[in-house]
Amino acid sequence: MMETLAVSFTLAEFRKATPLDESNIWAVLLDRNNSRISVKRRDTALENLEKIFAATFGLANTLGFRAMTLRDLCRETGLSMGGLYGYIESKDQLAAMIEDMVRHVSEVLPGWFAHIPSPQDQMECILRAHIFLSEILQPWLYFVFLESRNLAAPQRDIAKASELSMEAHIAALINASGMLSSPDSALLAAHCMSLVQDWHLKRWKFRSANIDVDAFAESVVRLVRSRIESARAPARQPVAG
Amino acid sequence: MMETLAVSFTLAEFRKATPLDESNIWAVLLDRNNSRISVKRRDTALENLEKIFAATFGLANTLGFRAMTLRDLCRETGLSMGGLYGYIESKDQLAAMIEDMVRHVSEVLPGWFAHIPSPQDQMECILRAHIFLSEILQPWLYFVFLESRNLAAPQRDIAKASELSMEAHIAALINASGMLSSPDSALLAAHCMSLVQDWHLKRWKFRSANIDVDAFAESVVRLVRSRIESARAPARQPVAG
DNA sequence: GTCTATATACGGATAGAC
DNA sequence: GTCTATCCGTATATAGAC
Repeated sequence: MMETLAVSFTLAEFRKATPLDESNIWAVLLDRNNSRISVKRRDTALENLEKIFAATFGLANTLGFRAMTLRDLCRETGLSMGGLYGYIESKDQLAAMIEDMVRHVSEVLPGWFAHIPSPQDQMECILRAHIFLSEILQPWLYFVFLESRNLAAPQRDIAKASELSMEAHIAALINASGMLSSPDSALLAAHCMSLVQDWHLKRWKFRSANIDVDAFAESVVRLVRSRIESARAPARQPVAG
Repeated sequence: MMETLAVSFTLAEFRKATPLDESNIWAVLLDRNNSRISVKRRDTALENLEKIFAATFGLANTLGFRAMTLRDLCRETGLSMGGLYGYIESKDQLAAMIEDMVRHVSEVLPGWFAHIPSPQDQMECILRAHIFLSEILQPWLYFVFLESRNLAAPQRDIAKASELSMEAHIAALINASGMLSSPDSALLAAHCMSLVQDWHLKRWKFRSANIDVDAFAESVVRLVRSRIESARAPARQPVAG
């Protein structure tokens, strides 16, 4: 589906091509967890899932997930304790459902751009797509980034493996571009992860500075590109102090 | 004290010049909080403070601060509940002591390099120093980054203001270098914050990849420098897909 | 499908002994 | 300066009514 996008695309263009957005994510969530959810009426289930997860993101953001209580969640959603347990198996499994969704997203993303021949173009598309996805699904990625370390060991490891996998993919694309090689490309790939994650981590900052996601993505891509192209020409020496 | 450093310095060189390190930080901590600490024998106090804060970092790292209980802390330190309360006033104040220390550090850091005439050199020194400080005081910065959002509103605001202050300082230095101006320099300054914070946030990753802090700092500085210098020459156009 | 009521356990903080 | 014992509130999870 991403075949229709130009190499340099905006959030609005990405939205038309992405199979995952704010509205259909609840259906995806329900389908990935239907064995655990006892509520059978689909429309009711979708509505309450949205309430539960939106409230979870809000509460986890201000209190942290472990400090958030299921009573807080009942108050915010309007459900009772008993009603809530029709949708989740336990508090831990609520977090696991979020982790599972984010892992699913990061597994499918790189494949969307596998058809692009130039490694550097492909890398830039992945960076942009990651930033735009983290705009669309911000609460999900933010939650996993900040809360996964507090969950059980298997879930921590999954989050780490997910990051390493995308980073290795980017490093391979940088290597394939022929501009940088082994230690430099690995470090630059790590910097790329940090730069794209900054959008969902520090959204408060960019909002209050009136920086939109298109400008942010363009700035990240230009920064990374200038590092790759500096390998072409000798760098200016800094003035000695 | 930083006057003896060359513009491009290593961790080992920075260690000789910095007034704050792993061993004297306990005395600084005690002095900044002596009104609240009832234990009067200084050597006993220093020893137990180190135990308490080291255990807090370890527990907060795996459980999160709010999920960590004071009973966990007693188990790890060997102190009893009563004994612990000779050093802290409450669980919340334990977190506040950590926040206070980190804020203090970020307030003094920029002044260490105010004597450097070239804005670009000064900025590179600040980036390096921030990375090296986050190597030396990693648990402190990591704690504040990940836990401050879950604490009371005043402490959240202090952490945000601290970040914005350093970011504005970097943006001003980039502007003063004359290479980039307003929207681009603000974005690049934000990227700088993200890049330097990556060292304490993802230490597990760099350790397992055998990347040391000197190589990391050098890579960050080169990345930022190449972006600034790309403003000098026209950039290569990417291949259209 | 959702509610109220409750079982059971553990949290932070303090009092008072030594 | 540190300990043990305890107060009081609140947490997750479930049972059973409607």
